[in-house]
Amino acid sequence: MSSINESPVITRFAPSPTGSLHLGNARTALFSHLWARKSGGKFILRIEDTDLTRSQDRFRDELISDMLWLGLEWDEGPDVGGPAGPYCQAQRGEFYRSLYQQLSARDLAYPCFCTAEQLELSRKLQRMAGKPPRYAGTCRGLTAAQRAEREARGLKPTLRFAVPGDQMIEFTDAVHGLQQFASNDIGDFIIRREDGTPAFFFCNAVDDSAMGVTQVLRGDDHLTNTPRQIMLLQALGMPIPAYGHVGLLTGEDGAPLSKRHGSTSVQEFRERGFLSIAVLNQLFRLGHAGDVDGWLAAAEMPRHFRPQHLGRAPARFEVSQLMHWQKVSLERLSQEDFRAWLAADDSPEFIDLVRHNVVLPEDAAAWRAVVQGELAPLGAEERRLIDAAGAGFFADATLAYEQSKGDLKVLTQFLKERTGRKGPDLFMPLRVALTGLAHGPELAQLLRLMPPETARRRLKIHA
RNA sequence: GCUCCCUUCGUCUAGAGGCCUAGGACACGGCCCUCUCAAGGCUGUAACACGGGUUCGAAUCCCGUAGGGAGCGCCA
Repeated sequence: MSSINESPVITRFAPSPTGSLHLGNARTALFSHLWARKSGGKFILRIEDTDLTRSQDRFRDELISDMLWLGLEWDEGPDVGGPAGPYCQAQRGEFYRSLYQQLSARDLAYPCFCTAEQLELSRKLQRMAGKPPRYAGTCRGLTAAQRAEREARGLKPTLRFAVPGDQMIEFTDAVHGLQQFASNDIGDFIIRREDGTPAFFFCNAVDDSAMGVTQVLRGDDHLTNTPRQIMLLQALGMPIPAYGHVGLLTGEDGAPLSKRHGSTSVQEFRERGFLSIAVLNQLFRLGHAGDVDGWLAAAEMPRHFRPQHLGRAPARFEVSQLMHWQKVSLERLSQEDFRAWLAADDSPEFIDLVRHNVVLPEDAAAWRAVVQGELAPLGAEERRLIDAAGAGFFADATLAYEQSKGDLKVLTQFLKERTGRKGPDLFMPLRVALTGLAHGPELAQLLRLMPPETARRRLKIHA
């Protein structure tokens, strides 16, 4: 399946369990997954649960369940294990400690005793002076005695990486091409927090490397952070993966997708009844151009995925496009699967009748109510059609219904002779009276499924 | 403020100097089909942010401008 000149690519998805999986993350997960599958490589799931206060088990479970729902199975991960485990960062403390030691021993990292308040003040001052708010290097030159003295006072240090000066860091981004950054623009950054937990820049980079990831795919927001991670890996003498930064996904308001957008978590689409294959088809095309235009089955996606066609510009997520893929995906469902998707006890007749007028389960519920429940209040167009037909028409229609025994053909034949109406003038008022709507599935069958009492009442009420 | 990134129809995108009178998909409009809607068929509206270069020739290369975005966090 992999093309001749492409070697196996090892990718990963590394979410932090601090919230729901939203579409943006799901998309990078999808791309990473597809890239690995396309090349015959591996896809790794790693949980970045270093923020003890914000990480929650229920988010991790939800995340895993969302990934599985989307069909993005991983070859290595917290549940299935693998050669580079464990796959939760909270359990990798020992590994991190050995690296901290290595760095500290070679003076490539140093303890910093500055307090959060001091740092904030310093940043503020720099900003006011029109300078980039970088760490001033206050603790970099501390002597062993000074460090000991501070620790004796009970101060808990963070550990900072000593960024080498006067370097150019270059890398070829898989989507942006050649990137260059000056190390002098980068301040010494924290790699271990005061409480001893590892900071993102550090554990994220070091784990990618240690887990054998060859291609990191992530959002654009990490592009300018990449040189830090490269310097870190260089200092440690660890392999440096290739990086690729895809344009962010934005909501319909054009602002980057975030937890604020609310209705963009995978969970919510799932609950509203969207098919995972519909979501997949939509995400496949956001910031990416495959080599086909039409709907794709999940199994086809790796073949049609084109890493060279990952987008640099932000992509906007529009529900109307998801709706389209939902419709197409629904059409592909067998009656059995469709029924399972509805998760209701509908008759096969009802399902066949209503299928093509349903995009979400709530639509089916509406038709269910038309057949066996109460009608929703009439809309403006519906009202107009009823009024145009007039009370006399419905008096005749009521009569016709009694003659017809529920057979629409007989009913309309009778009504046509009696009123002289035909075509839409004849059918539309009937449809609206009977269903409450100016559009919908076959009226004849709708009528057949309807209890006679209901039909009678709905016609009579307008007479 | 500094560094970096981005900019083709309303939206998602194709386009890697001539194949572009800029293609496709979604959405929208029209027509056909049809008792309605959907589906299907045909069809229409609609874009290279702007300004300068380079070139016989630029959506494609270079430089500016404008507008968006990101990073500079003991958040990831």
